[in-house]
Amino acid sequence: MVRTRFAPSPTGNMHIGNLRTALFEYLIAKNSNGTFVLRIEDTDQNRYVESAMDIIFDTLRITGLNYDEGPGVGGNYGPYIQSERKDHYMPYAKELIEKGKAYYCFCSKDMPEGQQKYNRHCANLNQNEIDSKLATSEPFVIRQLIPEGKTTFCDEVFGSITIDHEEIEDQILIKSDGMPTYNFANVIDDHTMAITHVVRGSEYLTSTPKYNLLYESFGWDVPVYVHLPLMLNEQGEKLSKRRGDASFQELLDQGHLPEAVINYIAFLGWSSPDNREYFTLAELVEAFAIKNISKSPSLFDSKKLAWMNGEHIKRLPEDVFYDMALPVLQSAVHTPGINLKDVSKMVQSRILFVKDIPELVDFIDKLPNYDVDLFINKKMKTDAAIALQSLESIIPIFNDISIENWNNRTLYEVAIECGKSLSLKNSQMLWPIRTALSGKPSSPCGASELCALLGKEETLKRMDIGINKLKAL
RNA sequence: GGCCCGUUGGUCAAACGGCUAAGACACGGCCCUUUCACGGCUGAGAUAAGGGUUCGAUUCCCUUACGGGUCACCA
Repeated sequence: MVRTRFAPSPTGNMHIGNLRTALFEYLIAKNSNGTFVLRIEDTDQNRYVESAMDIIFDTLRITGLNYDEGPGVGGNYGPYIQSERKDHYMPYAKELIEKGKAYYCFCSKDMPEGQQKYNRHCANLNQNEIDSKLATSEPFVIRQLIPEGKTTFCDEVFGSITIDHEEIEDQILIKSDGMPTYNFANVIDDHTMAITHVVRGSEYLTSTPKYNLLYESFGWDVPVYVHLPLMLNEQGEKLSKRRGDASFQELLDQGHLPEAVINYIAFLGWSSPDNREYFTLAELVEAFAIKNISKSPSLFDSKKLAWMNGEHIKRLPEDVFYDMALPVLQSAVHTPGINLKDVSKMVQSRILFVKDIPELVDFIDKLPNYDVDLFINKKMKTDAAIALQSLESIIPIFNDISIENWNNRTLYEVAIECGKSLSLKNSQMLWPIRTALSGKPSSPCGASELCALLGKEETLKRMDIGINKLKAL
Protein backbone atom coordinates (compact mmCIF):
# COMPACT_ATOMS: atom_id res chain seq x y z
CA MET A 1 0.00 0.00 0.00
CA VAL A 2 1.53 3.27 -1.12
CA ARG A 3 1.30 6.17 1.30
CA THR A 4 2.63 9.61 0.45
CA ARG A 5 2.40 12.84 2.35
CA PHE A 6 2.45 16.51 1.53
CA ALA A 7 4.29 18.23 4.36
CA PRO A 8 4.26 21.99 3.87
CA SER A 9 5.21 24.51 6.48
CA PRO A 10 2.75 27.35 6.96
CA THR A 11 5.06 30.26 6.26
CA GLY A 12 3.29 32.18 3.52
CA ASN A 13 2.10 31.75 -0.01
CA MET A 14 2.17 28.49 -1.84
CA HIS A 15 4.24 28.86 -4.94
CA ILE A 16 3.89 26.52 -7.82
CA GLY A 17 6.97 24.57 -6.81
CA ASN A 18 5.23 23.57 -3.60
CA LEU A 19 2.10 22.80 -5.54
CA ARG A 20 3.92 20.59 -7.97
CA THR A 21 5.40 18.62 -5.09
CA ALA A 22 1.91 18.15 -3.68
CA LEU A 23 0.64 17.13 -7.11
CA PHE A 24 3.31 14.51 -7.67
CA GLU A 25 2.79 13.13 -4.18
CA TYR A 26 -0.92 12.92 -4.86
CA LEU A 27 -0.39 11.28 -8.25
CA ILE A 28 2.06 8.70 -6.95
CA ALA A 29 -0.35 7.71 -4.21
CA LYS A 30 -3.48 7.67 -6.33
CA ASN A 31 -1.86 5.96 -9.28
CA SER A 32 -1.59 2.86 -7.14
CA ASN A 33 -4.76 3.41 -5.16
CA GLY A 34 -2.73 4.58 -2.22
CA THR A 35 -3.25 7.14 0.49
CA PHE A 36 -2.37 10.82 0.34
CA VAL A 37 -1.71 12.44 3.69
CA LEU A 38 -1.46 16.12 4.63
CA ARG A 39 0.85 16.99 7.48
CA ILE A 40 1.49 20.54 8.62
CA GLU A 41 5.10 21.07 9.64
CA ASP A 42 4.98 24.08 11.89
CA THR A 43 7.84 23.38 14.26
CA ASP A 44 9.35 26.81 13.62
CA GLN A 45 7.13 29.12 15.54
CA ASN A 46 9.04 32.22 14.47
CA ARG A 47 8.13 31.81 10.86
CA TYR A 48 4.54 30.83 11.40
CA VAL A 49 2.06 32.86 9.35
CA GLU A 50 -1.52 32.50 10.41
CA SER A 51 -3.15 32.79 7.00
CA ALA A 52 -0.76 30.28 5.52
CA MET A 53 -2.67 27.33 6.88
CA ASP A 54 -5.81 28.43 5.06
CA ILE A 55 -3.86 28.97 1.88
CA ILE A 56 -2.71 25.36 2.03
CA PHE A 57 -6.22 24.03 2.66
CA ASP A 58 -7.75 26.25 -0.01
CA THR A 59 -5.18 25.37 -2.61
CA LEU A 60 -5.61 21.65 -2.15
CA ARG A 61 -9.36 21.98 -2.23
CA ILE A 62 -9.46 24.16 -5.33
CA THR A 63 -7.09 21.95 -7.25
CA GLY A 64 -8.83 18.77 -6.18
CA LEU A 65 -5.76 17.32 -4.47
CA ASN A 66 -7.91 15.91 -1.73
CA TYR A 67 -6.08 14.29 1.11
CA ASP A 68 -7.27 11.11 2.72
CA GLU A 69 -5.77 11.78 6.11
CA GLY A 70 -4.80 15.00 7.76
CA PRO A 71 -6.24 17.94 9.67
CA GLY A 72 -9.99 17.61 9.79
CA VAL A 73 -10.06 14.18 8.26
CA GLY A 74 -8.52 12.00 10.90
CA GLY A 75 -7.04 8.63 10.14
CA ASN A 76 -5.06 6.26 12.23
CA TYR A 77 -1.90 8.23 12.65
CA GLY A 78 -2.97 11.76 13.54
CA PRO A 79 -2.87 14.45 14.63
CA TYR A 80 -1.21 15.88 11.59
CA ILE A 81 -0.05 19.22 12.88
CA GLN A 82 3.39 18.80 14.32
CA SER A 83 3.19 21.52 16.94
CA GLU A 84 0.18 19.74 18.40
CA ARG A 85 2.18 16.60 18.93
CA LYS A 86 5.28 18.25 20.30
CA ASP A 87 5.70 15.73 23.14
CA HIS A 88 5.65 12.89 20.69
CA TYR A 89 9.24 13.43 19.58
CA MET A 90 11.27 13.75 22.79
CA PRO A 91 11.02 10.06 23.75
CA TYR A 92 12.51 9.12 20.39
CA ALA A 93 15.36 11.54 20.93
CA LYS A 94 16.02 10.06 24.35
CA GLU A 95 16.00 6.61 22.87
CA LEU A 96 18.76 7.69 20.55
CA ILE A 97 20.77 9.09 23.44
CA GLU A 98 20.51 5.75 25.22
CA LYS A 99 21.68 4.02 22.09
CA GLY A 100 24.64 6.35 21.86
CA LYS A 101 23.40 7.81 18.60
CA ALA A 102 22.67 11.26 19.98
CA TYR A 103 23.77 13.49 22.86
CA TYR A 104 22.86 16.52 24.90
CA CYS A 105 24.54 19.73 23.85
CA PHE A 106 24.70 22.78 26.08
CA CYS A 107 26.65 25.05 23.78
CA SER A 108 25.23 28.50 23.27
CA LYS A 109 23.38 29.28 20.09
CA ASP A 110 26.07 31.60 18.81
CA MET A 111 29.24 30.04 17.53
CA PRO A 112 32.48 31.34 19.03
CA GLU A 113 34.18 33.78 16.73
CA GLY A 114 36.06 32.24 13.86
CA GLN A 115 34.42 28.87 14.29
CA GLN A 116 32.44 27.85 11.23
CA LYS A 117 31.32 24.41 12.20
CA TYR A 118 30.11 22.87 15.39
CA ASN A 119 33.08 21.14 17.05
CA ARG A 120 31.21 18.34 18.76
CA HIS A 121 32.33 19.73 22.11
CA CYS A 122 29.45 18.28 24.13
CA ALA A 123 29.74 14.78 22.73
CA ASN A 124 32.58 14.24 25.14
CA LEU A 125 30.86 15.38 28.34
CA ASN A 126 30.81 12.75 31.04
CA GLN A 127 27.61 11.61 32.68
CA ASN A 128 28.16 13.67 35.86
CA GLU A 129 28.60 16.86 33.91
CA ILE A 130 25.47 16.14 31.91
CA ASP A 131 23.42 15.29 34.98
CA SER A 132 24.41 18.42 36.84
CA LYS A 133 23.68 20.65 33.88
CA LEU A 134 20.29 19.04 33.44
CA ALA A 135 19.62 19.35 37.15
CA THR A 136 20.22 23.08 37.03
CA SER A 137 17.93 23.39 34.02
CA GLU A 138 20.62 24.59 31.75
CA PRO A 139 19.18 25.01 28.25
CA PHE A 140 20.10 22.22 25.90
CA VAL A 141 19.56 20.80 22.49
CA ILE A 142 19.89 17.20 21.41
CA ARG A 143 22.26 16.47 18.59
CA GLN A 144 22.59 13.48 16.33
CA LEU A 145 25.98 11.80 16.54
CA ILE A 146 27.11 11.27 12.97
CA PRO A 147 29.48 8.31 12.74
CA GLU A 148 32.44 8.12 10.42
CA GLY A 149 31.94 6.58 7.03
CA LYS A 150 29.78 7.08 3.97
CA THR A 151 26.16 6.60 3.12
CA THR A 152 24.89 5.44 -0.23
CA PHE A 153 21.24 5.59 -1.02
CA CYS A 154 19.12 5.04 -4.09
CA ASP A 155 16.75 7.67 -5.33
CA GLU A 156 14.01 6.71 -7.78
CA VAL A 157 14.80 9.69 -9.97
CA PHE A 158 18.48 10.45 -9.44
CA GLY A 159 19.78 6.96 -8.92
CA SER A 160 22.56 5.99 -6.57
CA ILE A 161 24.16 8.79 -4.55
CA THR A 162 27.00 8.55 -2.06
CA ILE A 163 27.81 11.17 0.54
CA ASP A 164 30.78 11.17 2.91
CA HIS A 165 29.82 11.73 6.51
CA GLU A 166 32.52 14.33 6.81
CA GLU A 167 30.14 16.57 4.93
CA ILE A 168 27.48 16.19 7.56
CA GLU A 169 27.37 18.02 10.86
CA ASP A 170 25.96 16.63 14.11
CA GLN A 171 22.58 18.10 13.37
CA ILE A 172 20.17 19.25 16.03
CA LEU A 173 17.22 16.96 16.62
CA ILE A 174 15.50 18.77 19.47
CA LYS A 175 15.73 22.56 19.74
CA SER A 176 16.19 24.42 23.02
CA ASP A 177 12.49 25.27 23.03
CA GLY A 178 11.74 21.57 23.09
CA MET A 179 10.48 21.49 19.54
CA PRO A 180 11.91 18.95 17.13
CA THR A 181 13.69 20.25 14.07
CA TYR A 182 12.18 19.56 10.69
CA ASN A 183 14.83 16.95 10.03
CA PHE A 184 13.87 14.96 13.10
CA ALA A 185 10.12 15.39 13.15
CA ASN A 186 10.04 14.47 9.51
CA VAL A 187 11.68 11.11 10.05
CA ILE A 188 9.64 10.25 13.13
CA ASP A 189 6.38 11.22 11.47
CA ASP A 190 7.12 9.56 8.17
CA HIS A 191 7.83 6.34 10.01
CA THR A 192 4.97 6.47 12.48
CA MET A 193 2.56 7.44 9.73
CA ALA A 194 3.82 4.56 7.61
CA ILE A 195 4.80 6.75 4.68
CA THR A 196 6.19 4.52 1.94
CA HIS A 197 7.33 7.12 -0.60
CA VAL A 198 9.10 10.28 0.50
CA VAL A 199 8.61 12.78 -2.32
CA ARG A 200 10.31 16.15 -2.07
CA GLY A 201 12.43 18.68 -3.91
CA SER A 202 15.96 17.83 -4.92
CA GLU A 203 17.32 20.37 -2.47
CA TYR A 204 17.02 17.58 0.10
CA LEU A 205 19.25 15.24 -1.83
CA THR A 206 22.40 16.01 0.12
CA SER A 207 20.77 15.75 3.52
CA THR A 208 19.16 12.39 2.85
CA PRO A 209 22.03 10.44 4.52
CA LYS A 210 21.17 12.15 7.81
CA TYR A 211 17.69 10.72 7.56
CA ASN A 212 18.95 7.29 6.67
CA LEU A 213 21.27 7.31 9.66
CA LEU A 214 18.28 8.04 11.85
CA TYR A 215 16.20 5.28 10.31
CA GLU A 216 19.07 2.87 10.83
CA SER A 217 19.61 3.97 14.41
CA PHE A 218 16.00 3.14 15.19
CA GLY A 219 16.14 -0.02 13.19
CA TRP A 220 13.47 1.21 10.80
CA ASP A 221 13.19 0.59 7.07
CA VAL A 222 14.10 3.57 4.94
CA PRO A 223 11.32 4.76 2.64
CA VAL A 224 11.46 4.97 -1.13
CA TYR A 225 12.91 8.34 -2.08
CA VAL A 226 11.59 10.36 -4.99
CA HIS A 227 13.45 13.63 -5.35
CA LEU A 228 11.94 16.06 -7.80
CA PRO A 229 13.94 18.28 -10.15
CA LEU A 230 14.04 21.96 -9.41
CA MET A 231 11.59 24.40 -10.84
CA LEU A 232 12.99 27.80 -11.85
CA ASN A 233 11.30 31.05 -12.73
CA GLU A 234 11.35 32.53 -16.23
CA GLN A 235 14.73 34.10 -15.55
CA GLY A 236 16.18 30.73 -14.60
CA GLU A 237 16.33 31.53 -10.91
CA LYS A 238 15.05 29.45 -8.06
CA LEU A 239 11.44 30.16 -7.25
CA SER A 240 11.11 32.30 -4.19
CA LYS A 241 8.29 33.79 -2.25
CA ARG A 242 10.24 36.97 -1.65
CA ARG A 243 10.78 37.76 -5.29
CA GLY A 244 7.08 37.26 -5.83
CA ASP A 245 7.42 34.34 -8.18
CA ALA A 246 4.21 32.86 -9.33
CA SER A 247 2.15 31.74 -6.41
CA PHE A 248 -0.87 29.64 -7.11
CA GLN A 249 -3.14 32.39 -5.86
CA GLU A 250 -1.55 34.88 -8.23
CA LEU A 251 -2.06 32.60 -11.19
CA LEU A 252 -5.69 32.29 -10.21
CA ASP A 253 -5.99 36.05 -9.94
CA GLN A 254 -4.53 36.35 -13.41
CA GLY A 255 -7.39 34.23 -14.66
CA HIS A 256 -5.88 30.77 -14.88
CA LEU A 257 -8.14 27.81 -14.30
CA PRO A 258 -6.95 25.54 -11.49
CA GLU A 259 -7.10 22.52 -13.78
CA ALA A 260 -4.94 24.28 -16.37
CA VAL A 261 -2.32 25.12 -13.76
CA ILE A 262 -2.31 21.53 -12.55
CA ASN A 263 -2.04 20.24 -16.09
CA TYR A 264 0.81 22.60 -16.87
CA ILE A 265 2.92 21.96 -13.80
CA ALA A 266 2.47 18.23 -14.20
CA PHE A 267 4.60 18.66 -17.31
CA LEU A 268 7.37 20.44 -15.51
CA GLY A 269 9.67 17.57 -14.71
CA TRP A 270 7.40 14.88 -16.04
CA SER A 271 6.20 13.85 -19.47
CA SER A 272 3.74 11.43 -20.88
CA PRO A 273 5.14 8.69 -23.15
CA ASP A 274 2.20 9.05 -25.52
CA ASN A 275 2.86 12.72 -26.30
CA ARG A 276 -0.52 13.81 -25.09
CA GLU A 277 -0.57 17.15 -23.29
CA TYR A 278 -4.12 17.85 -22.29
CA PHE A 279 -4.89 16.03 -19.07
CA THR A 280 -7.51 16.27 -16.39
CA LEU A 281 -6.42 15.43 -12.87
CA ALA A 282 -8.09 12.02 -13.14
CA GLU A 283 -6.23 11.35 -16.38
CA LEU A 284 -2.98 12.37 -14.76
CA VAL A 285 -3.60 9.90 -11.98
CA GLU A 286 -4.03 7.21 -14.58
CA ALA A 287 -0.98 8.11 -16.66
CA PHE A 288 1.54 9.12 -14.03
CA ALA A 289 4.67 7.04 -13.57
CA ILE A 290 7.73 7.80 -11.49
CA LYS A 291 10.02 6.54 -14.20
CA ASN A 292 8.97 9.40 -16.46
CA ILE A 293 10.16 12.06 -14.04
CA SER A 294 13.22 13.86 -15.35
CA LYS A 295 16.27 15.04 -13.44
CA SER A 296 16.98 18.35 -15.06
CA PRO A 297 15.49 21.56 -13.73
CA SER A 298 12.77 23.26 -15.72
CA LEU A 299 11.80 26.87 -16.27
CA PHE A 300 8.30 28.14 -15.76
CA ASP A 301 6.93 29.36 -19.10
CA SER A 302 3.91 31.61 -18.76
CA LYS A 303 3.24 31.51 -22.52
CA LYS A 304 2.73 27.80 -22.51
CA LEU A 305 0.63 28.01 -19.38
CA ALA A 306 -1.55 30.57 -21.16
CA TRP A 307 -1.95 28.23 -24.09
CA MET A 308 -2.82 25.42 -21.72
CA ASN A 309 -5.42 27.66 -20.11
CA GLY A 310 -6.99 28.23 -23.52
CA GLU A 311 -7.11 24.48 -24.12
CA HIS A 312 -8.96 23.97 -20.88
CA ILE A 313 -11.36 26.83 -21.56
CA LYS A 314 -12.18 25.41 -24.99
CA ARG A 315 -13.13 22.08 -23.50
CA LEU A 316 -15.31 23.46 -20.78
CA PRO A 317 -18.99 22.56 -21.24
CA GLU A 318 -20.80 25.54 -22.76
CA ASP A 319 -22.92 26.24 -19.74
CA VAL A 320 -20.02 25.97 -17.34
CA PHE A 321 -18.08 28.47 -19.39
CA TYR A 322 -21.13 30.70 -19.58
CA ASP A 323 -21.49 30.78 -15.82
CA MET A 324 -17.84 31.62 -15.50
CA ALA A 325 -17.89 34.30 -18.16
CA LEU A 326 -21.20 35.87 -17.21
CA PRO A 327 -19.91 38.51 -14.79
CA VAL A 328 -17.34 39.65 -17.33
CA LEU A 329 -19.91 39.62 -20.13
CA GLN A 330 -22.32 41.65 -18.06
CA SER A 331 -19.74 44.27 -17.33
CA ALA A 332 -18.56 44.38 -20.94
CA VAL A 333 -21.89 44.37 -22.76
CA HIS A 334 -24.68 46.75 -21.75
CA THR A 335 -26.72 46.92 -24.91
CA PRO A 336 -30.26 45.69 -24.24
CA GLY A 337 -31.46 42.74 -26.25
CA ILE A 338 -28.06 41.17 -26.73
CA ASN A 339 -28.09 37.47 -26.05
CA LEU A 340 -25.12 36.95 -23.77
CA LYS A 341 -25.33 33.22 -24.19
CA ASP A 342 -24.64 33.66 -27.89
CA VAL A 343 -21.75 35.96 -27.16
CA SER A 344 -20.40 33.44 -24.70
CA LYS A 345 -20.41 30.70 -27.33
CA MET A 346 -18.64 32.95 -29.81
CA VAL A 347 -15.78 33.83 -27.53
CA GLN A 348 -15.18 30.50 -25.83
CA SER A 349 -12.84 29.07 -28.43
CA ARG A 350 -11.08 32.34 -29.09
CA ILE A 351 -9.68 33.32 -25.75
CA LEU A 352 -6.87 32.27 -23.47
CA PHE A 353 -8.39 33.99 -20.45
CA VAL A 354 -11.86 35.08 -19.45
CA LYS A 355 -10.46 38.54 -18.98
CA ASP A 356 -9.73 38.65 -22.72
CA ILE A 357 -13.46 38.86 -23.42
CA PRO A 358 -14.10 42.61 -23.07
CA GLU A 359 -11.76 43.71 -25.84
CA LEU A 360 -13.28 41.07 -28.08
CA VAL A 361 -16.83 42.30 -27.62
CA ASP A 362 -16.38 46.02 -27.04
CA PHE A 363 -17.82 46.80 -30.47
CA ILE A 364 -21.25 45.60 -29.38
CA ASP A 365 -22.03 48.56 -27.16
CA LYS A 366 -20.34 51.12 -29.32
CA LEU A 367 -19.15 50.99 -32.90
CA PRO A 368 -15.49 52.02 -32.88
CA ASN A 369 -14.52 55.04 -34.91
CA TYR A 370 -12.67 52.93 -37.40
CA ASP A 371 -10.63 53.91 -40.38
CA VAL A 372 -12.29 53.40 -43.74
CA ASP A 373 -9.21 51.52 -44.92
CA LEU A 374 -10.47 48.59 -42.90
CA PHE A 375 -12.81 47.84 -45.78
CA ILE A 376 -9.93 47.35 -48.12
CA ASN A 377 -8.59 43.87 -47.75
CA LYS A 378 -6.30 42.31 -50.26
CA LYS A 379 -6.79 38.80 -49.05
CA MET A 380 -10.55 39.19 -49.32
CA LYS A 381 -10.04 40.80 -52.71
CA THR A 382 -12.11 43.68 -51.54
CA ASP A 383 -11.59 47.34 -52.35
CA ALA A 384 -13.63 50.44 -51.55
CA ALA A 385 -15.82 50.14 -54.62
CA ILE A 386 -16.72 46.55 -53.93
CA ALA A 387 -17.38 47.34 -50.30
CA LEU A 388 -19.73 50.11 -51.24
CA GLN A 389 -21.48 47.90 -53.75
CA SER A 390 -21.91 45.16 -51.18
CA LEU A 391 -23.36 47.39 -48.51
CA GLU A 392 -25.64 49.38 -50.76
CA SER A 393 -27.08 46.25 -52.34
CA ILE A 394 -27.71 44.39 -49.14
CA ILE A 395 -29.45 47.17 -47.25
CA PRO A 396 -32.79 47.02 -49.08
CA ILE A 397 -32.73 43.23 -48.90
CA PHE A 398 -32.10 43.24 -45.18
CA ASN A 399 -34.72 45.89 -44.81
CA ASP A 400 -37.32 43.52 -46.21
CA ILE A 401 -36.53 40.80 -43.74
CA SER A 402 -38.96 40.71 -40.88
CA ILE A 403 -37.80 40.72 -37.28
CA GLU A 404 -39.08 37.14 -36.92
CA ASN A 405 -36.80 35.96 -39.73
CA TRP A 406 -33.84 37.98 -38.55
CA ASN A 407 -31.48 35.12 -37.84
CA ASN A 408 -28.07 34.01 -38.85
CA ARG A 409 -29.13 31.40 -41.34
CA THR A 410 -31.52 33.59 -43.25
CA LEU A 411 -29.19 36.54 -43.28
CA TYR A 412 -26.34 34.43 -44.52
CA GLU A 413 -28.40 32.95 -47.32
CA VAL A 414 -29.73 36.23 -48.62
CA ALA A 415 -26.30 37.82 -48.41
CA ILE A 416 -24.74 35.01 -50.44
CA GLU A 417 -27.53 35.19 -52.96
CA CYS A 418 -27.09 38.93 -53.24
CA GLY A 419 -23.37 38.43 -53.75
CA LYS A 420 -24.03 35.95 -56.54
CA SER A 421 -26.28 38.34 -58.35
CA LEU A 422 -23.51 40.92 -58.23
CA SER A 423 -20.88 38.36 -59.25
CA LEU A 424 -19.09 38.86 -55.97
CA LYS A 425 -17.26 36.13 -54.14
CA ASN A 426 -18.60 35.26 -50.70
CA SER A 427 -15.70 36.93 -49.04
CA GLN A 428 -16.16 40.09 -51.11
CA MET A 429 -19.80 40.25 -50.16
CA LEU A 430 -19.38 39.47 -46.50
CA TRP A 431 -16.19 41.21 -45.53
CA PRO A 432 -17.66 44.72 -45.91
CA ILE A 433 -20.66 43.75 -43.81
CA ARG A 434 -18.49 42.26 -41.12
CA THR A 435 -16.34 45.35 -41.10
CA ALA A 436 -19.21 47.80 -41.01
CA LEU A 437 -20.80 45.98 -38.10
CA SER A 438 -17.74 45.50 -35.95
CA GLY A 439 -15.52 48.37 -36.98
CA LYS A 440 -12.60 46.13 -36.11
CA PRO A 441 -10.07 44.09 -38.06
CA SER A 442 -11.28 41.00 -36.28
CA SER A 443 -14.47 40.00 -34.57
CA PRO A 444 -15.58 36.95 -32.62
CA CYS A 445 -17.80 35.79 -35.48
CA GLY A 446 -18.63 36.33 -39.12
CA ALA A 447 -20.87 38.86 -40.88
CA SER A 448 -24.27 37.23 -40.66
CA GLU A 449 -23.79 36.23 -37.05
CA LEU A 450 -22.92 39.80 -36.24
CA CYS A 451 -26.09 41.00 -37.91
CA ALA A 452 -28.16 38.48 -36.03
CA LEU A 453 -26.52 39.43 -32.78
CA LEU A 454 -26.89 43.18 -33.10
CA GLY A 455 -30.43 43.16 -34.46
CA LYS A 456 -32.00 44.67 -37.52
CA GLU A 457 -32.06 48.29 -36.50
CA GLU A 458 -28.47 48.46 -35.35
CA THR A 459 -27.28 46.49 -38.36
CA LEU A 460 -28.84 48.91 -40.82
CA LYS A 461 -27.55 51.86 -38.85
CA ARG A 462 -23.97 50.60 -38.87
CA MET A 463 -24.07 49.77 -42.53
CA ASP A 464 -25.19 53.31 -43.22
CA ILE A 465 -22.24 54.62 -41.31
CA GLY A 466 -19.97 52.39 -43.37
CA ILE A 467 -21.48 53.67 -46.59
CA ASN A 468 -20.94 57.25 -45.53
CA LYS A 469 -17.32 56.56 -44.72
CA LEU A 470 -16.83 54.94 -48.11
CA LYS A 471 -18.56 57.76 -49.95
CA ALA A 472 -16.40 60.31 -48.20
CA LEU A 473 -13.34 58.65 -49.57
C1' G B 1 35.09 27.28 -1.29
C1' G B 2 33.94 21.63 0.00
C1' C B 3 30.33 18.16 -1.35
C1' C B 4 25.96 16.72 -4.38
C1' C B 5 23.07 17.19 -8.87
C1' G B 6 22.22 18.77 -13.68
C1' U B 7 23.24 20.47 -19.17
C1' U B 8 19.08 17.89 -26.20
C1' G B 9 16.22 24.26 -30.49
C1' G B 10 14.12 30.58 -27.01
C1' U B 11 10.91 27.24 -23.44
C1' C B 12 8.76 22.15 -21.98
C1' A B 13 10.63 17.73 -23.58
C1' A B 14 11.24 12.14 -26.37
C1' A B 15 14.79 8.79 -28.09
C1' C B 16 17.01 -0.82 -24.92
C1' G B 17 24.29 2.07 -27.35
C1' G B 18 21.72 1.72 -33.73
C1' C B 19 17.17 4.83 -39.56
C1' U B 20 17.52 11.57 -41.57
C1' A B 21 17.63 13.28 -33.10
C1' A B 22 10.11 12.83 -31.95
C1' G B 23 6.31 15.98 -30.25
C1' A B 24 4.29 20.60 -27.74
C1' C B 25 4.48 26.20 -26.76
C1' A B 26 6.29 30.57 -29.11
C1' C B 27 7.90 32.31 -34.20
C1' G B 28 7.49 32.25 -40.05
C1' G B 29 4.84 30.39 -44.38
C1' C B 30 0.72 27.84 -46.73
C1' C B 31 -4.29 25.66 -46.85
C1' C B 32 -9.25 25.85 -45.13
C1' U B 33 -12.60 29.61 -43.87
C1' U B 34 -17.85 34.39 -43.45
C1' U B 35 -12.69 38.35 -40.50
C1' C B 36 -9.60 36.75 -36.47
C1' A B 37 -9.26 32.43 -33.97
C1' C B 38 -9.92 27.09 -34.23
C1' G B 39 -8.32 23.05 -37.38
C1' G B 40 -4.84 20.93 -41.09
C1' C B 41 -0.02 21.16 -43.52
C1' U B 42 4.74 23.09 -43.43
C1' G B 43 9.56 25.95 -42.31
C1' A B 44 13.58 27.51 -39.38
C1' G B 45 15.74 26.03 -34.84
C1' A B 46 19.19 21.44 -30.46
C1' U B 47 22.53 16.85 -28.24
C1' A B 48 27.66 22.71 -23.81
C1' A B 49 33.29 21.76 -25.24
C1' G B 50 37.19 18.28 -25.58
C1' G B 51 39.00 13.43 -25.00
C1' G B 52 38.17 8.16 -24.44
C1' U B 53 35.39 3.00 -24.77
C1' U B 54 32.74 0.97 -29.17
C1' C B 55 31.65 -1.34 -35.73
C1' G B 56 28.57 2.62 -33.95
C1' A B 57 27.71 7.50 -28.38
C1' U B 58 22.37 12.25 -27.06
C1' U B 59 22.97 7.60 -24.31
C1' C B 60 28.77 4.68 -21.00
C1' C B 61 33.68 6.79 -18.73
C1' C B 62 37.12 11.08 -17.81
C1' U B 63 38.35 16.34 -18.00
C1' U B 64 36.75 21.31 -18.61
C1' A B 65 32.96 25.02 -18.83
C1' C B 66 28.37 26.70 -17.33
C1' G B 67 23.96 26.37 -14.20
C1' G B 68 21.73 24.92 -9.70
C1' G B 69 21.40 22.77 -4.81
C1' U B 70 23.48 22.17 0.03
C1' C B 71 26.66 23.18 4.04
C1' A B 72 21.05 26.83 10.39
C1' C B 73 18.31 25.80 17.34
C1' C B 74 14.56 27.25 8.56
C1' A B 75 11.65 23.93 6.45
